[in-house]
Amino acid sequence: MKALKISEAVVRRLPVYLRHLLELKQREVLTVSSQDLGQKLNLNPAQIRKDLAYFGDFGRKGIGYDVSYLIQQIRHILKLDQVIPVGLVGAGKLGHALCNYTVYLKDNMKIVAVFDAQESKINTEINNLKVQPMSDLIPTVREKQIRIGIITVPATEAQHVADQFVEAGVEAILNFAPVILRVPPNIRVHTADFTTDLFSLAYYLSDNGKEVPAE
Amino acid sequence: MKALKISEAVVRRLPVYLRHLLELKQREVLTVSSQDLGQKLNLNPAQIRKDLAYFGDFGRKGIGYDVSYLIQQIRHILKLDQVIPVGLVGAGKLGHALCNYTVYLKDNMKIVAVFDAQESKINTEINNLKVQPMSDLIPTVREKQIRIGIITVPATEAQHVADQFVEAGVEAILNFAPVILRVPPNIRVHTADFTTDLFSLAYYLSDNGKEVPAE
DNA sequence: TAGATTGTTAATCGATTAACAATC
DNA sequence: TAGATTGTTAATCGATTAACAATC
Repeated sequence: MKALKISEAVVRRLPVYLRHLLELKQREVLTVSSQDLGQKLNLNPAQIRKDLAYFGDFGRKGIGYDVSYLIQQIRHILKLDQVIPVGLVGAGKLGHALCNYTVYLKDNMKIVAVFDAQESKINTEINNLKVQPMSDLIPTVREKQIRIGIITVPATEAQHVADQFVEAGVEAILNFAPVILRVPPNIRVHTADFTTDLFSLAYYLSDNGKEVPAE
Repeated sequence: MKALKISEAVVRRLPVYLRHLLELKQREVLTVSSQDLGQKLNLNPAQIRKDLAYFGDFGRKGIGYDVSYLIQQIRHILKLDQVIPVGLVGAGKLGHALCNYTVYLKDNMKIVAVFDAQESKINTEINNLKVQPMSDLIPTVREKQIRIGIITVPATEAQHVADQFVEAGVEAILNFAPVILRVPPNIRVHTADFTTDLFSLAYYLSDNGKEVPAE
């Protein structure tokens, strides 16, 4: 239990641990070693032990980690032992898809409001939520105490939406638009940009694909 | 032009550079310095110069980088100077959303086939493509020379789909399911798992949120 | 020429991994 | 007790940044 600064790499692995632990729990596995976890998650066991040890002594020498206890601890570390209200802007296909995931996120995060700029989308229903106009954003974020904003609008709109989220007082933003957002330093932004993933994949393709016909 | 191994971190920045360069080009900016780029992308200029220098001497001292030329070079490095055929499994909301992005990816990647296991989805149209049954996957991947597979199915199905993609001969997989896939070492997998992004964001929320009422 | 900016080397910083005493 | 596995220190590895000669 030190007061070290935890690197982002560590923080990003915690949800991966959590997810696998939940699966183990469902399979009624009671205990797991860093060895086992590493095997499943393609990670070095020492790294897993070190990651967890930043936050406490969760394991037992000679035994491993109690699955339920570790779940509880990671939930606490990630602040997922409370339900976090989330807002989403952009009621397109992607926004829709994310709303459906709410089921999966259940006890951890809940999308409590959806906004869109397009007239035609407003008042349509997504997952029991009425899509609201952009003018509702700031008051609704405040009223519903929304802490995380999700942006699934076109790249050209994303900065504007981010500005409004910031003004309304969200603490963090998950941005799906392929754009680097400018926000104050106290706001955390993660970018979930699948074009980056996809384009970087191309780099690893073999060279001898169907070449451009030799000119 | 060395034969060094390029780290994944470098490769992942290339699409980010490319994207911003395309925007500059559209704004008819002719030349850009590592300084400018760094500012816009929140990166250290030295890092940008180093990244690019792995692949060649693209800049001019005292001037910077020619926007069009650098675009062309990065495209080549990423193998995006050819159209790469992509297949997608999972015609849900997320799959739909990705298909629509094809417009954005235009000259680089093209989703040429969509598959789904659900009877009701088959033969529906997405972006001018008829959704095909899973039994078509292997023959179609081969026939259309699909090189990258995208997986947007539930976590429980993802490994099975990956296995089929691998058997059919794709070289890389972009996986949206929250699961670690097992594939042979010659297949590249990127995981675009937004639950990880979202959960790790929660870590950075302030502690003084609406606490669980003190027991 | 003077100012700007690259490509690259050297210095720094940080993250991963190996190793092992402690102990269940 | 013997075997297993943690938590942690030390060693390694790799990535980022600073600095600067070269040069447009």
